[in-house]
Amino acid sequence: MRIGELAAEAGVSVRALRYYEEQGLLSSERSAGGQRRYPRDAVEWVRLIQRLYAAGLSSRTIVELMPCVVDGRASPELLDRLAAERDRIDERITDLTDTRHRLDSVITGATTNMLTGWSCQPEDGDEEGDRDGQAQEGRKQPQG
Amino acid sequence: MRIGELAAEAGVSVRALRYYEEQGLLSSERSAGGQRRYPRDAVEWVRLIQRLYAAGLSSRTIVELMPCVVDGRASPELLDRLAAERDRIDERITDLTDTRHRLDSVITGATTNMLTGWSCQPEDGDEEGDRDGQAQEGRKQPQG
DNA sequence: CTAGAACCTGACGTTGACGTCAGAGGCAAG
DNA sequence: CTTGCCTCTGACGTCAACGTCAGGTTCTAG
Repeated sequence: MRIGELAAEAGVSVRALRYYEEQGLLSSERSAGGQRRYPRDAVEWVRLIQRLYAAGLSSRTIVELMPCVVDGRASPELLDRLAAERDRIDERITDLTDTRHRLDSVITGATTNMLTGWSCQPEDGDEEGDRDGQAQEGRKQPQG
Repeated sequence: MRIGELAAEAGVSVRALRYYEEQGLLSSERSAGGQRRYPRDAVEWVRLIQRLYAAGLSSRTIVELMPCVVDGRASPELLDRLAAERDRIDERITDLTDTRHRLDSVITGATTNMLTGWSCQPEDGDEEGDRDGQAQEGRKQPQG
């Protein structure tokens, strides 16, 4: 398949694919005229690259881990790196989960406040009557 | 407390704190000479900012959601945005979890391969005898 | 054979969250 | 008052993962 088709099917831009190749993440055959040709399963591979990017890995890291992912071959060194990345992802997950819960409690708190009812009008900077000083926990740092 | 102390306790750089203020994320009193002074709980606030960054929120987004987080006050509009961000985080979490499992299976696969034993020498590009063509699933795209 | 869509290689532009440097000023100790 | 560390305000630099534009070539439908 050609680059445009691969881009469409994998959901990335043509530019991105050329960038991946430039970084050594993706290979291609060339037609007689010099155009890139990809096998079908390149789609899956590109999607995996995207996932790894989303997981916070850099191009360089992905390149280093590639032989392991592609062939299942790894030096002990590589295995350490892989495990390290996995652990990093774990950290991100727990962190995200925690943040998610914070956001959730903020949402429920604000919703409760809304339902308990006071006026919420945007586009109005100053209200002198700022009594009713409750806000569940401790308030933090507004703008100064 | 002064900016250096806050930076140290919150685990960020002084530059970052000034940047947060520039973005409207953080406020400060000023001393007579113009130096920034922060209350104790600014540490917690800065840490929260970091968490939100790590969760993929931009400065602008955080600024927009601030009144809700700080005061527990929100317009329905704001609540929608909050919920949207929470859902986005959920997506990231499931995505990360999936990626984590992929990495894990890659690790176990490679470990098995290692223990089943073939030589893994870096710094050696060509080995003709590349038989034993097993690698758990389908192999993807090596370099060309 | 020809039009036009898709592709090619550079090469510079963008964005966000800071890093870094310069030159000047504040602040606590001695 | 001086020393030395901390802080200030600009302002330019950085890095990754692309976006975008220019100028030229290849491929395919008719």
